Amino acid sequence: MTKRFSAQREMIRDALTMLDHPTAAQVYDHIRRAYPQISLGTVYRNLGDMAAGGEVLRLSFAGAPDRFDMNTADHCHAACVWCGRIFDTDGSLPAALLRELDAAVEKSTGIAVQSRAMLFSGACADCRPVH
Amino acid sequence: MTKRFSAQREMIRDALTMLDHPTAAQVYDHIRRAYPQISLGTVYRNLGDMAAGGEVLRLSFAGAPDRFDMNTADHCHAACVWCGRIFDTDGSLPAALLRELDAAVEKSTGIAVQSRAMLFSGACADCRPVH
DNA sequence: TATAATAACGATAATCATTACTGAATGATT
DNA sequence: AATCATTCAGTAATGATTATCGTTATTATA
Repeated sequence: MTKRFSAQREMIRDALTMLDHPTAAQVYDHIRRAYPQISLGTVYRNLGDMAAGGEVLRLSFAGAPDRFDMNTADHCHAACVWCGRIFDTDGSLPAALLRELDAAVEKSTGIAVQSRAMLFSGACADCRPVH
Repeated sequence: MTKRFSAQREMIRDALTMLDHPTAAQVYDHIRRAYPQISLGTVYRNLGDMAAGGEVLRLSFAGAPDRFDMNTADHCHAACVWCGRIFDTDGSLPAALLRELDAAVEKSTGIAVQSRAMLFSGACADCRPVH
């Protein structure tokens, strides 16, 4: 499996660095400005393949379109309920805390935790003074 | 927001106690056996209203239909990747741990956590020996 | 380099979960 | 009983995502 290249996939990688946790539609809109003939299907297919291959993370939020994250490190997300921005927990979540959590979950449910999806919601620093 | 009654809604409440974290479609199928003229729209409308009123919890999972939980207490969920069953963490997640988590998230992202959605995945006790 | 094989593209149709709309039926209120 | 609101069943509409398909681009091979 050689490393695959296509101009469109490069544009998608580019969009992911420019945009912050974008949806497929946002990636599509971004690329369209410079390359109008891009297809939304192409964006979805590439993002899906990249997610399957571990090159990007696919994030699912309740009642909202999926978002994509080029940061593939193990981290959580926090969404601002006011401005909608999504923040990464940049690795500073103490691993010991997560291990404790996993242990508590296993004790309570019997599930030997392999992975977790955690989304925190609240007001971000910018929105807090305003609201 | 008074608690509403209708024969159909009662059937839905009933289905929620019989089934384990069912989807709207599963509730629909269950009711249909005894009451074939039930409408899927009625199931969705009632579940949505009940969730909005806090009578049930609506759970969103990545790439899967929403599920509904009559347990409205603050708790998390753990899914078995093998059998697909979903388990509640029955309140035994130490509150102190969650508070610690919230603090770590706020330190890392600036979000003052108001709520969290956490899903843990792994092998349940029944499936672990088999796989 | 020419060409065959393979993979990706753009366009569009199909799918799936969910919501919105409709006129009929049911239930509550004067 | 007459009105007025609520809920129903049925169905159409929506929005996100995936699948299909004929064409084009990229890679491998002669």
